[in-house]
Amino acid sequence: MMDARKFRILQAIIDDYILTAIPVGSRTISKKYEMGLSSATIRNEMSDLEELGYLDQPHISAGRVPSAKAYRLYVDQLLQAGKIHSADAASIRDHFSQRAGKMEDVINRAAQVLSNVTHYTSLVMSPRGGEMRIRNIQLVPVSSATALLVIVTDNGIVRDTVIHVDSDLDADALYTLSRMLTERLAGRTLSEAMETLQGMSREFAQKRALLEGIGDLVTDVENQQEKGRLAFAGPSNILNFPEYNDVEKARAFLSLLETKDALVKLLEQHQNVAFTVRIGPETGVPELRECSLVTATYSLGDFTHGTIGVIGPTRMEYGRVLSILSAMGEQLTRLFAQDKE
Amino acid sequence: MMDARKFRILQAIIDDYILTAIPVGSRTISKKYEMGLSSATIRNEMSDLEELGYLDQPHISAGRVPSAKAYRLYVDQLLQAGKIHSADAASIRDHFSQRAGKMEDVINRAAQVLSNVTHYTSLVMSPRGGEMRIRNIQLVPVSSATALLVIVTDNGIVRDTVIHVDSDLDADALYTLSRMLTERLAGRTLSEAMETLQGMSREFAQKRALLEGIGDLVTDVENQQEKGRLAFAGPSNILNFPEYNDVEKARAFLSLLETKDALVKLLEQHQNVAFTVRIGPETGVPELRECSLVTATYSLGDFTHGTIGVIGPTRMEYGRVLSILSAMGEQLTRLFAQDKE
DNA sequence: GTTAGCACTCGTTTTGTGTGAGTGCTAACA
DNA sequence: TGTTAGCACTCACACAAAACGAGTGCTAAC
Repeated sequence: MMDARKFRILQAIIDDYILTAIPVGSRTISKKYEMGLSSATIRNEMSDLEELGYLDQPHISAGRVPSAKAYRLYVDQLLQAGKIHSADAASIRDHFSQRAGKMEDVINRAAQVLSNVTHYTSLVMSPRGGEMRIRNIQLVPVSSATALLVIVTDNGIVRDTVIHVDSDLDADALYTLSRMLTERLAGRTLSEAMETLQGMSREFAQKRALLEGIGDLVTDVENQQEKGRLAFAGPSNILNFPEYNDVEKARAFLSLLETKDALVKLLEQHQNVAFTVRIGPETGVPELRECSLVTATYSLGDFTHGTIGVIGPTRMEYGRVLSILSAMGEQLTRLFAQDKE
Repeated sequence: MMDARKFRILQAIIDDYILTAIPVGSRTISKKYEMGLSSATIRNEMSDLEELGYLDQPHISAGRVPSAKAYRLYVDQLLQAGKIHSADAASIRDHFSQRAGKMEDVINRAAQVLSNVTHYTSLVMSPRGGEMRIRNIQLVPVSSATALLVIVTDNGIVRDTVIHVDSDLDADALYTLSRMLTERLAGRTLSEAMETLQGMSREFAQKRALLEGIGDLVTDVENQQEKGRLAFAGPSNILNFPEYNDVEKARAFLSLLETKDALVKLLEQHQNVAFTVRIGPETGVPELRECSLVTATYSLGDFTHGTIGVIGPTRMEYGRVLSILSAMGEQLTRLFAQDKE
């Protein structure tokens, strides 16, 4: 079975592999990491570790490489040891001083900072809108047939889209309508608002089309077209790692990012846990077989959570990434809290 | 000197190289392209063409590769022969049926379509705001200290940002203020608006801070932070081309895209010509030494122009790209025109 | 249980050798 | 004078063989 010494050796192997990306041999461990053991002993232990499924051997005359199972152990240990000290918190705070506002801007900026600090590819997902409470709704005339619908939530978050309106509505009419909408919908969650809107469209038959249009839109905002909720930054960072020296792999990875769908799905899973580490095959996405995805959440009100994450090679600096994500999550949570009067 | 036959041969070489990306030899030309000439003759001509600077030889026992000068000739011929028939116009219209609205959405969507159709990396740049005329300005309350400033131009384009406001302004006050602003600024260009705003901030001393804030913002919108004006799509398309099989090159290219700055500069040059083709070194950007940048413009009102473009390897399908860009430019121009009542 | 020693494995690097596409040149031909 | 056939020559590339060496597993001694 797995004793303390084996574990120490495994850890050394993982550390070294994370650093160098080349299979690590028994000699390396016994020399670079002072174990007080000869390479032969290490060799025996490594043989055991391989049998236990923690190490893989690319070929018989090469060193060993940590398996997904090994990283899993490593990360679990990291997580439970609570080694996630927000060391980089300060640096993140420096780079990320912003106030809430347009959700899109916030997540883009956050992704930017995250990829700059980690040097990996970063992902930031805004929360579903469903739980947010409406503070204010306003229609701004654009052309004779369109208006900009602005929805402000009580987190100080703004979302807007251009919609069709009846052409007989001038600026003042729209403003009156906006006031009425705000009056009736303020304080409700978006989900509740939709029901109310349906009721209203019965009440005010003549404005039915418009109200239903708005209703549809609120739905849209609620399940905001998934793709729009995801921001990423630093896609080309993955090319810094030798495991992506193969252009085919790189292309697959980048295409995956560009499409977004798969990532959105991944980030939507496990939204209720503070940290998630999915290693290689654990992601369930073939293109990410050699990647790890580390995520954390931030909160925005009591029930609404967003996700931030980092994608990199399986030999990721998990410790550092986890602490950075933790700091960033706190930062985002604070950002949204401060704006909630 | 360059006679008609040499030109035909050069054209054949370019066509072949664009297709295959492998250096083309004399035999290929005499067989695949029916010239009625033997390979030996072609060889002589090719030798001349090389001396004239139109062909390069990667090494002595390989075929020839067109030089930047050759592409230049090829493209010039293409342009003056007016071969840019909007063949793909229909297909673009299908993929790109949208109405004006948020500028950001429009350019993103356009970039998406452009990269889908061409299979190259696409660039779409929105025009500077300076020449656009204001139709409507509105402030929407967000939190007690912030508001969303929405500016609608007479092209039906919406731009908005969150700004600070005095905390003693409630929704109605903001609306009143909005009406006043609209009344005074409607019909003016953004540049003119700024002057008016300065005047106003003298007139209404108590609102000075806010008005100046808005003024600053209009400036911002005017020279909208350059980066925000550029959208691109399909960055990983470049990896489809064998000349970017080298990961280092690919990384340099992608980083360049992510940073945006250099591209913005490139697209800002020559905004007054319908088409631009910059081949390899002509771009002046070292990372694009092996790329060509083809651009076209679209117009938005009489004096305001935006740029769309495509980046690919120097052996680009210039003809096809030019005609697609032309179609797309028309499409965008029409889009903005239709919304201008 | 640990370690030195050693034979063995096998990917990587180096070296060597064809192979063939393509060239330039010359000489004959129309 | 322009075109073409023929031929020697070049050189990247593909492939095989050989040398290398990092790393292993096993055995025997401590």
